[in-house]
Amino acid sequence: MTSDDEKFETATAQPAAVFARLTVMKKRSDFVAASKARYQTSPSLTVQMRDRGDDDPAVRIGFTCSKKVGNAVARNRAKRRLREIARLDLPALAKAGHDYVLIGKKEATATRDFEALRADFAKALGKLS
RNA sequence: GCGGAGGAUUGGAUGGCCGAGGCAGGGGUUUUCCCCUGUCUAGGAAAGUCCGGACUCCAUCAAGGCAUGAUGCUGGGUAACGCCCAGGCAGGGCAACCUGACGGACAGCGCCACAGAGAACAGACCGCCUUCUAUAGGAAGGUAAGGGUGAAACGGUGGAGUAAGAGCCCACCGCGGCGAUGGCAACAUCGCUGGCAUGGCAAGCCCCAUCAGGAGCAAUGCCAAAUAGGGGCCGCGUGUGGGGAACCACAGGAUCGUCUUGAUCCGAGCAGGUCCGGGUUGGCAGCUAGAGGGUGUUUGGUAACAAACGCCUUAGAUGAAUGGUCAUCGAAUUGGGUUCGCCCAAGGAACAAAAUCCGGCUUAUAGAUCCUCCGCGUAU
RNA sequence: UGGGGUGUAGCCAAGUGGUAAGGCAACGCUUUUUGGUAGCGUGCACCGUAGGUUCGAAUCCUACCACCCCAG
Repeated sequence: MTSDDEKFETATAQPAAVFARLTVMKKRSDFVAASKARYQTSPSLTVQMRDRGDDDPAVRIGFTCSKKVGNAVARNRAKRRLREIARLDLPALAKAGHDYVLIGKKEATATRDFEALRADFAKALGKLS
């Protein structure tokens, strides 16, 4: 994403506190870097946060659900719920220029009450910042 | 009514709010990108990856042999199959029905531990019988009915026969051969005949018949960036022998399991010319309408299936969309009550998610519905 | 997604139809004042699971399960 696009984004739709739209991380190297940064565990998920240290203010988000979470159905369901809480809450809570990785947990991520899942996420972010 | 057998269908419902991906159209001045509208968006197994194909690439190919692998009763269906249908045979079940790697052991080789006398061209431990010596736990011969061992002991049962016995002989059964009848065939039935000569294992090697080139969509083709200094082709040239040379002969290598024959090509080295590209990163194509699927009718066929016509339907992602959440209704199940009709409360839906596509197989699966059939009980 | 491989005691492993070797570790005993070393001994396996072939299966066949490796 270029700097021209950033100006365009902020000028049009989003509120001032929320910079760019969320971009999704796809490279393995980004996930490896995030795994070495700070992390916070809660009953239903784990959040990793890394300050990229470059000038780009964009927030990037990634999701991890390994085979430990369960079979393909369980992994997909856990990943969708993580995506949903990130879509709802991250624009308001995230810090610019950081990468976030949400990691699903066996059983808990797929079955926990939705509001409780959001609360877990907000609490974890609060501890990290 | 109780218990069972076979087959088919289905695989939670409705609504509100908020989203994701593909395609089409429109808009933001163009591209990346963003917005709006419309439309489509998981399975019966999408799974395991066990078979069969389509498709793509590799190989300069042709013929034959060998090897390797797979299949294995018969006939049919299919693009093909290890799948399906029908039939035969064998086994199980009172039955409906189910199950079966179900060719060959006179082509050859191998194995059959322990036990037992003997484990495969039979043989003789105990026993039985005869003779001899002369009374012993003796010797020679006959015998294979009986005993014991073993998973298995060289046809079974009965009779005749004998010194004792034996398919030595006879009857029935089993086995082998030949013929007749029925059947496309597997095979069945009947008749004649042989003489017991032929133990088991082929999911041991093998023989017979049939089939198979190899790799796989992360195949493969293309574009862009970046990097390293490799390879191919052309040209000059060509190992050994003969020759002045052209050339001939021989030897070597390559042609994707291997050998033979044929055919074709190659060669040590180099001042050169020209082209390609390994590893890495990203993008596009392949990419979804196909031996498609479903359904209805007609025709052929016992059936699988085939043909014709009509209608309906037809996901294309790539850190990977097909959803999240809330409300109402709700099946199983559990507890309580019951006038056996049901009522109240709790509870809140199995397995499992496309990754090039298709035909099968196998495995997982809460429950619900329907059809046909069998046995037992009761009534008529 | 496709291709290939491996499962034997707590660990490493041999065994290719006939009673499942060996080493490390564990436990016990001896030697030593004690520990270590050394020596002697003991136990530990339904051979990944389930069927089948065979008189007999870790071994042969079939189906499942788990784990590992490879690729543009």
